[in-house]
Amino acid sequence: MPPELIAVLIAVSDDRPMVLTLEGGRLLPSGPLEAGHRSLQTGLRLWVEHQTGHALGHVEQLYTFADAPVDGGPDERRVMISYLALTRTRRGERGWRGWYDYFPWEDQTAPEGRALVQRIARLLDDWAGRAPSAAGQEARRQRVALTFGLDGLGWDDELVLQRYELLWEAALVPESAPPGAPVLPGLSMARDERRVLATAMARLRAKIRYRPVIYELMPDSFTLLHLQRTVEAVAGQPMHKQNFRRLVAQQDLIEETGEVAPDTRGRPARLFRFRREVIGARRIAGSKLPLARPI
Amino acid sequence: MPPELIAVLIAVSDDRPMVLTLEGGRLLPSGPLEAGHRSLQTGLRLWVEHQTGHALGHVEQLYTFADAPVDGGPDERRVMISYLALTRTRRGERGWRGWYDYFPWEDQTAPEGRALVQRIARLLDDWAGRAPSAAGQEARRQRVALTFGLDGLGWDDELVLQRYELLWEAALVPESAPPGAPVLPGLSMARDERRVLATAMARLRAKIRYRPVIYELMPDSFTLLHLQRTVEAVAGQPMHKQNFRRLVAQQDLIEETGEVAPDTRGRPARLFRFRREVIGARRIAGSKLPLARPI
DNA sequence: TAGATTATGCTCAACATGAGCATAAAGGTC
DNA sequence: GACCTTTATGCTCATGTTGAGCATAATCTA
Repeated sequence: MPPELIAVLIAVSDDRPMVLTLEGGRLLPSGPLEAGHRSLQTGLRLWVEHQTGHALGHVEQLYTFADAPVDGGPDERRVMISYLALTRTRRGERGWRGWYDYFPWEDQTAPEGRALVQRIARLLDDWAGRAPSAAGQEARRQRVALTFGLDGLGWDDELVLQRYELLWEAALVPESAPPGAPVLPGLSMARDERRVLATAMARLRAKIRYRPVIYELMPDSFTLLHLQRTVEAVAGQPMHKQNFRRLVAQQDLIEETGEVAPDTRGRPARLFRFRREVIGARRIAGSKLPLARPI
Repeated sequence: MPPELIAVLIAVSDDRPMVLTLEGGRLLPSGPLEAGHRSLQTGLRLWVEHQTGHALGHVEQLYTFADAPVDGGPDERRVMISYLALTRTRRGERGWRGWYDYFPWEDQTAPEGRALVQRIARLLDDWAGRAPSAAGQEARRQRVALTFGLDGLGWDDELVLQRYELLWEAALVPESAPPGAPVLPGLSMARDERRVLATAMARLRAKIRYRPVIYELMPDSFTLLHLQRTVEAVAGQPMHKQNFRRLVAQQDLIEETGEVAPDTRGRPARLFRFRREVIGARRIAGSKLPLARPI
């Protein structure tokens, strides 16, 4: 069985991060590596274009997963090589789902997300209490506090995968819960694919801090508030408006188009565009966004 | 053909970063994923222990590579899932090689390394001049300057892979040079494995900036200068001594053992140990080392 | 006793970051 | 038209971080 190539296609539409899915949201685009594929990435591009009609822009490899072996099962294992791809949504395309539909607790800009974390904290505290030893309980509590930013530790938006794995272990998601047991809100996916999505979210949240990838998700021209809302949507965290502008300005990665946004409510906002020419012409770092890492 | 698991084992010995190799330095430990392996990582551990007798400590996945397909060749492709493993050398173990034997230009703490970069700069300028169009020449020059930190741009120690790939394209390494053509100093490896090593070096250099992985490479107790030399060896860059100590101190990741180093030359240095208990007990970030990213 | 060598404490300027005050420019309401 | 709401934009201030270097301490060797 050849390794499978699997893609997490991300776009942001109406300030909501979206992921491209198949089969009613249960699957991600994927297909086996074939002999004719020039490279892993070209194989991935071919499969995604074939299955969704969507061409890929910025693509990067995420992680390679293997299924657990099955006793008495086939000798061969399913190996998945996963990729993150950034793009823009196009009108009328089907299959896009909000990524917070799968991970509602990851949206800390919304009051519902924050309330859900409070509820999760209580459930996980119960789970910690069910550890066999006192030391085990303490270790679990510490891990919960760290992963969900409790006890004043501060929410770390990059711990998407760690949070999902913790909820999996605590049997609070359908993938691991016993049949009929109560589970948290949030869509699940087939096989291990929700884990792949979590990996992609974590990687993207980490990456926007030090590479200008956010502009892969923006239209040609945009206002600073639109840019901020996009970053906030991806990071799942609100930001300080004036400081956001200050940092974006000093990066010198965007320039004014000279026009102002048409449909605005308050004072009209100037439109900006990304200076494509700085890619490559510039030190690769230098796009740090005002997303403070928590203490 | 099942995917292959391949390991880059790193240790630091006498302030030199070392990599564990087989076959006279031409190969890295590796073996195919088998049906009995519980996971990719356990498969890797089994292969490495079988081939080298060395048990693995901290392990993380690096990247998955695929061979280019061969026209008329077999239908199946070699897929390599690579891992970075950190450990300590043990007396009398064979097969350890200095990683700067493979990448002499990556050691910017040594005058030879800096001189080599000067020479490479000239060779790559020639190569840039051989681009077909004027725009192509300019693009090549810009890429060379950025990758090797010329024109006052500053050396970025994390661009190990980009530098190797540039030298590969310019046919300055044996892997790509025509037979008999002059090539740069530095050992090469079989197949694509020097690229895997470059990927590991880049990842480790990036990682020591924000995770306390450097302590995986240290003995139980060490002086601050020893720690600094280890970081410098890995990063290939010298550091400011007082500032290094200030940062390490404020991380609060190490504590005094109460003893002083026995074999010292000047004023005796206090010995420190890593506070293992902070792993997990602490925000996962917070080990930033005084390795400034260049401008 | 005078270097040589390494350890260690401390200061200073420049810059980055988090928070918030103040003002500007639009539309809508009375 | 006066006034409110809304968003945009400029600016300040305290605090923290970083890069550089001065100064002193504690050991050994010539």
